[in-house]
Amino acid sequence: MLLTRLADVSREVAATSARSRKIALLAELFRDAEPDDVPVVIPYLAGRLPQGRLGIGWKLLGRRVEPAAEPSLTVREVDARLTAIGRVTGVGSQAERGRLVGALLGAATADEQRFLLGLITGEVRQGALEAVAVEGLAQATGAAAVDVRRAVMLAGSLQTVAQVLLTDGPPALDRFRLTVGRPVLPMLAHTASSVSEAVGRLGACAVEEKLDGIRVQVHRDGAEVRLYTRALDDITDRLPELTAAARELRGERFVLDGEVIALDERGRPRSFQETAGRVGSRVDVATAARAVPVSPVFFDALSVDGRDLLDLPFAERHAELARLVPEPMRVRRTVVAGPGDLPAAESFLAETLDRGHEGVVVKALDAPYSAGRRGASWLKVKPVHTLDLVVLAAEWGHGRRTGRLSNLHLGARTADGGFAMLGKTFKGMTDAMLAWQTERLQNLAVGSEGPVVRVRPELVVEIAYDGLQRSTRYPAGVALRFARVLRYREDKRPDEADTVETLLAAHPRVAP
DNA sequence: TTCCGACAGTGGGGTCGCAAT
DNA sequence: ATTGCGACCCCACTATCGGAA
Repeated sequence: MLLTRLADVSREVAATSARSRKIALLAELFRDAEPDDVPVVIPYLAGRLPQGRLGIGWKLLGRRVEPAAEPSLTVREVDARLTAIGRVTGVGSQAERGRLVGALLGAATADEQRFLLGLITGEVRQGALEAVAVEGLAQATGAAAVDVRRAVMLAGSLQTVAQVLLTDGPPALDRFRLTVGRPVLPMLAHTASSVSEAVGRLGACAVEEKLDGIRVQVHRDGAEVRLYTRALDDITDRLPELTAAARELRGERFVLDGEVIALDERGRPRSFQETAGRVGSRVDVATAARAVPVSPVFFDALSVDGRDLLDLPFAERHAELARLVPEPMRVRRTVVAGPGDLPAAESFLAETLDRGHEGVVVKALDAPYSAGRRGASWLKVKPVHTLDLVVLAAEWGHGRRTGRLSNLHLGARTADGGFAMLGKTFKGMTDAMLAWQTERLQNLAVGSEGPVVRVRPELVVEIAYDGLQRSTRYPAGVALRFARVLRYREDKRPDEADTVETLLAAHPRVAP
C-alpha cells in the first residue's frame, strides 16, 4: 500500500467531526490493507509508530525539506527506513538521523510530509487515536468492538491484536487472555471533588491511600519476576528490591497492581521528584538504590495461581491480595458501607494527609478491573489549593488554539514589589475565556520574544494547584504542580495578589 | 429530549541519559 | 564539564460525539 493513501485518509479523518465517519474511513482502509501492511498501517492510523520513539523531535525536524512532486513511497518502505533511523546510535548519530529523516521527507509529497511529521512527533491531530482505530478494526473484520477492545487491553498492543484478527478472524480474539509475564493496561481513576461526592456516587466502597509514587505492575512466574510501568515499559532491571519482595510472597504465579514509592526512615513519603529520579535511574542502579531505596505498596490482584481475577468484584480481588501479600506491603485502606459511613471515610482522608500522602482513591467494592479504562468506579480525591496570581506573559497556542493566547506565565508578589514566576498553565480555560484573554492580554502587551508575549502585570487570575515542588528553573526556587485557571479576578488589583512569602509559609516542607 | 461516559487535544514540571558543544 | 534534546514519569481540564436514560 502507498503512503499517500494513508495520508489522504488521515486528512479526511481530521476533516470530519463525526466519530462514526472517522471509524468508517479507517475501517475501509484496514479492509484494503494487505496482510504484510497490517502491522504498519494499523499503528500509523492510530497515530503511533510500531517501533515506538525514534529519538527524533522537533529540533531535528526543524529544517524544511523540498517535497517530492509525485507519491512513490510504500508504507513498508517507510517502516523499514524508520526502523533503520531508530537503530542509529553513538557519536555523530544525531546528524546521521537528521540526514536519513531528511532523505525520507524528500521522497514524500507535501501531504505525506505532514502525515510523517505528525507520526514522528506523536502529534497526528486527526481526532482519532487508538480508541477510534480499535472501532475501525472491529468494523473492518466484523468483530464486536468490545471484544477487540478487551483483547487490546490484555495484549497491551493494538498491533498484535490487529494482525491476529485480520489473519484468523474474530474467533481468534479468544486467544487473548491475561497471561503472567505479559503486561495489561492498568485501570485508571476519575477525579471527585470530595470524599462525600465519591462515596455518594459509589455506595459500598474501599477508601485507600493515594501514594505519590509510580504505578507498577508486578508479574511473577516461579523465580521469574517482571515489572512494568503504566505505559507497559519493562523496568525490572531498575528496581531489584521489588523483584526481591515479589519472590518472598507466598504465591508462585501472580500479577499484582500497585505503586512504588520512596519512604524516609520514619515511613513518610519522600518527594515525588526523589521517587521519579530513582525509578528513572538505569545506569548505576546499585548506587541509586542505596541513596533512595523504594518500597512496593500493592492494592489489587489481577491473577493468582493461574486464575484470572479481572472480572471478579474488587472485594474478592482484594481478598486474594490479602491472602498473598502481608499487610505492610499493602496500601492502607478502610471499607465503608455507603454515605452513612461518611465520617469514617473523611477521617481516613485526614489521617492519610497527616501521614504525608497526597489523598485517597475511593473504589466501588463490586466493580471489576477495567483494564486500560478510566472506569467510573475508581475516584481520586486530593485537596486543592488556590492562589491569586498575576499574569506576567502568555504564549500563542497550537492546533485548535492557534491564534489564541493560551499558556499563561504566572507570578506571585515579591518583597521588593516585583513578581516571581511560579510556572505556566494552559488548563481550565473555556473557549470564551481564551477569546477574552487573547483580546485583553494583547492590550497589555509590552513586547514579545518568539511565541511569548510579555504583558504589563495587571491581570489577576485565581489558580488551583496540587502542591509545590522544588525548582531550579524558577526564581523563587519552587514551582506550582498541576496549576490550572479557575477564573479571572477583575475585582482584584495586582498589589492584592498572593506573595511568595505566604506561599512558602503554606508549604514549609518544600520551601528552600 | 436530555444527560453523561469516553476520547482527543492542549500542553505543564521534573529527571535521566545521551550526544553535541 | 556543561548544555540541549528526547523519552517518560506524574498530571487537569474542556469540547465533542453518540449512546444511555
